Amino acid sequence: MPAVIENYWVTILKALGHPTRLQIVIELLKGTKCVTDIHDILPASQANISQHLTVLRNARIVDFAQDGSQRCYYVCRPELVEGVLELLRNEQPESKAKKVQCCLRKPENADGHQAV
Amino acid sequence: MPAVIENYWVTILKALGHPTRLQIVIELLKGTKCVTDIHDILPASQANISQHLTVLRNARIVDFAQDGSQRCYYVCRPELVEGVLELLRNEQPESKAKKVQCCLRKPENADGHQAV
DNA sequence: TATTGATATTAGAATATGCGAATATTATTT
DNA sequence: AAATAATATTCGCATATTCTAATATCAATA
Repeated sequence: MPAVIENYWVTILKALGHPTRLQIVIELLKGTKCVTDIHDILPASQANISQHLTVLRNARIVDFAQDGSQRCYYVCRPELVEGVLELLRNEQPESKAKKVQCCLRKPENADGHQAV
Repeated sequence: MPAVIENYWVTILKALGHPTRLQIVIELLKGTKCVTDIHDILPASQANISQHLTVLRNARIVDFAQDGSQRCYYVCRPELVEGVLELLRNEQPESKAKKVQCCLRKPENADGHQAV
């Protein structure tokens, strides 16, 4: 299994890496909400929330269902987002650094390190 | 369980949300490496890799053990990082959008939506 | 101690991101 | 067809990120 990075991984992580967007996603996990609902909950302007929803949508984290003039947004990858949040909740901010021994690179052995 | 966002969650997600940094972390998961090792593997300058390692260290994702003039970096929250990668690997870029019904906000019922 | 190897830091330019204000769009209602 | 509600888009500016080039630091060695 090669450690290939898919571009959309970074897009997803970047999209989640903003306080307002993470909050939006957390709120949407509780239930589908339209833009006004989110606006009522979070301290951001309607335009700004709309902008963040666009980012989340481009990352395919959320999608919406049109309902008249409303757009009901929801998390379309709940397993992913819930999973990430679960992992974060299990982490302590100051978790003990797991001490690890050093790598193999040595001056007298130029091939000691793991080159490609 | 309130949906409180811890600031460091965003810091962690933001740190992982960069292609070079995600690659660094993936390589470190395979084994501890010094900066030169990473430099040999990834297409970035030494200075740049050092800068990214600083970001990852500030997010408490990696740490290092000093070994003479070398710094052997390693992922100090392997469960978290492996978990996130696992979740990402399980996602298809074009996964079917789970269709969800709309929220409750209706014109004739101003309290229908879930306000704070 | 001068040199070399390994890594970090700084400065500065290019680019990207975030956000408010204003405006546009679309659907519903009167 | 206006008026209104819900949402999106655009513009412009402030700020943040990212990267390169140059330089500094620090440890090991000749």
